[in-house]
Amino acid sequence: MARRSDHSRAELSELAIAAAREIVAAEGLESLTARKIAQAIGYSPGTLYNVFEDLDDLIVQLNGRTLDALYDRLSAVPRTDDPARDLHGLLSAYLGFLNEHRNLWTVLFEYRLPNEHILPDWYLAKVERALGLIEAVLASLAPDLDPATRAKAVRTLWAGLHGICSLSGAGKLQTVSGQSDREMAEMLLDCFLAGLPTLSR
Amino acid sequence: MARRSDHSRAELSELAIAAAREIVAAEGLESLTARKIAQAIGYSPGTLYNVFEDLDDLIVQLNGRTLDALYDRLSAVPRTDDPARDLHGLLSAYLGFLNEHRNLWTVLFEYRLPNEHILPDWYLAKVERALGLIEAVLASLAPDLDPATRAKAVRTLWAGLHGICSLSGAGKLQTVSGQSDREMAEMLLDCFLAGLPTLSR
DNA sequence: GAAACGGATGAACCGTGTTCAATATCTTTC
DNA sequence: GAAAGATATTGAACACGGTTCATCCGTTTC
Repeated sequence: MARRSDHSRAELSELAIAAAREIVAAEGLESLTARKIAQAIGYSPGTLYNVFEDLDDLIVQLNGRTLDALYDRLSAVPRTDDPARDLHGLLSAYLGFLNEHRNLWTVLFEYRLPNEHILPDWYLAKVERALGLIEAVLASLAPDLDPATRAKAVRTLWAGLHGICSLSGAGKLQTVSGQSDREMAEMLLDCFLAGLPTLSR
Repeated sequence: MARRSDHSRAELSELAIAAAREIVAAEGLESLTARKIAQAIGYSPGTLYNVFEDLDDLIVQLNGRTLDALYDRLSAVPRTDDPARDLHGLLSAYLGFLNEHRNLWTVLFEYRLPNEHILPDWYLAKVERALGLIEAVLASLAPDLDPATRAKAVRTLWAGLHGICSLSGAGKLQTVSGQSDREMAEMLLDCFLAGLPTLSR
């Protein structure tokens, strides 16, 4: 076989990523194989390697799309004049996204690339963009916090939240009296916000 | 070949887990294969399947040992009459363990078993034991917090801490002005503790 | 029309977890 | 001591994974 020109390289990339997303959403990362993606888009496995470096590359790109979707979801949260309330709104949206796209979320946060393969800049920029949403709300909540500390606080909160979703989702924390990840996340947010003023000192 | 009786089943299990630990510590989970473990202990791959259900089983048992080591490390932290200080000591010990055993830590927390394979009770008991160390300190810090809330708080804190180590270790958080996981973890701890009193209300 | 180009192919390679019939050694029995 | 029985161990084989690359053929160019 040879050049079919049914699709441009960019179209092929889109097709493959979309197919990968559906496979992951339906069956999880462990079911994602090059052959399955290829079959889903009507090409041979080898073709994927004309478009992507390797499967890791494809997965990172899929994660980029997931990050975009998460950003959109968080962006859509209406803002009020109460920053603390807004943060709870953002948290709720985050947890909603997690519950609706469990498998995609898992790949986004728990897929580790092999040795020292570093995440591309465009990927980290997407992370920054999402963090920026939280940072903005935090800025109006604690306007006198210096920006560097605020940036650190955003990352700390984000990472802490991630830890809750990660451990509880993996069943690695025996639940006491059936507390959910939502309860723990809200506890973290509340405590963190309550303790935030002590950072300025 | 047949029964060699060089080792009892229990000894074989020990040997295999120890070999797995060394492979993981040196090269990470992605280098851990049944054939490599078998070769390291001088048996054939098939023998492993007389002792373990499958590789997942072996990894869970390895994680059990890692949990024990982590518990020992945390237990060894001297206690003072200042609970907040003790918590920082525990945090420091945790981060020390993480840095000395990065690969083992990663497998412990980030290895997800396939579909609905549930963690065995003895494993969850080990988790509880480690959480108990923190809970005890938290109890003396906030004696009037009701026990259920305290248990939730311990899990929240533990999971939050995990999230920081996880994301920063995976390079998924661009560091601002070179803040380390230690800095973020201490920020989380401080904020959380400062906000803890608000939970009682 | 023919020649050059290059995207697409899929068989092949190597490595993975796992299985299982065959086997070699230990244990028991007499 | 020898034969029979039991079983731990083996390693070849299976299915499947990511990845490669010589080959092929649709497209483009002249």
